[in-house]
Amino acid sequence: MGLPSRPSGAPSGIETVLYEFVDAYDRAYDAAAAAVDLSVAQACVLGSLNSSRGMGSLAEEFGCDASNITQIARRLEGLGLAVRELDPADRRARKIARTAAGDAVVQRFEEAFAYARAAAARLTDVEQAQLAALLRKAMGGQLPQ
Amino acid sequence: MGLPSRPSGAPSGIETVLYEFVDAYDRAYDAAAAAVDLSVAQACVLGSLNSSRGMGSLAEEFGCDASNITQIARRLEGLGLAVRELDPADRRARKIARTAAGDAVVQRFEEAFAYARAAAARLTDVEQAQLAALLRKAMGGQLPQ
DNA sequence: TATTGTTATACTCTATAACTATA
DNA sequence: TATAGTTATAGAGTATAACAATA
Repeated sequence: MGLPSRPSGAPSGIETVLYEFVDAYDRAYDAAAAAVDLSVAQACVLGSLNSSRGMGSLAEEFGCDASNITQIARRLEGLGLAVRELDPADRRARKIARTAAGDAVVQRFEEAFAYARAAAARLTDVEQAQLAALLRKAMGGQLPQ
Repeated sequence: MGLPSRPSGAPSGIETVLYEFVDAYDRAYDAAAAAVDLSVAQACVLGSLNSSRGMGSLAEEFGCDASNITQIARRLEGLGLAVRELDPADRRARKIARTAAGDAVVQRFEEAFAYARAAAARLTDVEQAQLAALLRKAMGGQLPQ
């Protein structure tokens, strides 16, 4: 289990609710990763391999050092969940892709990570749209990609 | 920097927005901890020391093993941000509390962690109340403590 | 010379198991 | 015997620095 993101003080009102939601989301994510015997970092990277990609793009996506991705990729490869292959177009580069076993683990993870799905299910369609609009505005208006 | 909680696939609609918000919140938390030269775990624990507490209650709060708290507490103590003292009432127990230096670091952290504050500031009072109500309902109705 | 990725290293987080001291 | 906390240990995440191979 990982320590959740947690505000130090006890912010009142809306800030407390935002924190509670993030905390619950993160805990559910941790638990889902544990349910498929992966660390959070491994689950994050494995989940991002929807198509074969370079190591550098993963480091950029996660905002971490490339050497970090190297280590996580090696462990995923050791588990048989991903493979690294040379890129014939640029022989400095390597591409990493999920194996069939990796696909299966991701599917199990998705089933285990019920949090966002369950949260949405407690709201009506209209409420979901309201919540999405409010969160987008709170985030500064930028749309998710 | 830590890897954010990230859904593996690309859930559509409300689930994507929920993820984007959690991701942005977590990244901002990581950055604020780094800004005061603490790890996320250290910032979490230090922030929870609003009053002197036993080690066991911290482990329970964070859902982690007690030995984990021992290590983090030792590092916080080494940094001069917290102190552990024997509990005269039960001499097996120790209480940990922030020092004045720890208080100052927490204050700097709060200033650096502007995410929830900024998010709230983008909404009107009515919108904040709507967002809080929707998130509470999405979480299953349990109120934050 | 610049870029992609790896290796070597060190520190932190985390859990398990074994331990000390106290209740 | 049970409880609070620590120590020992091992595996994983993470960054920095140095490196190899290729562009």
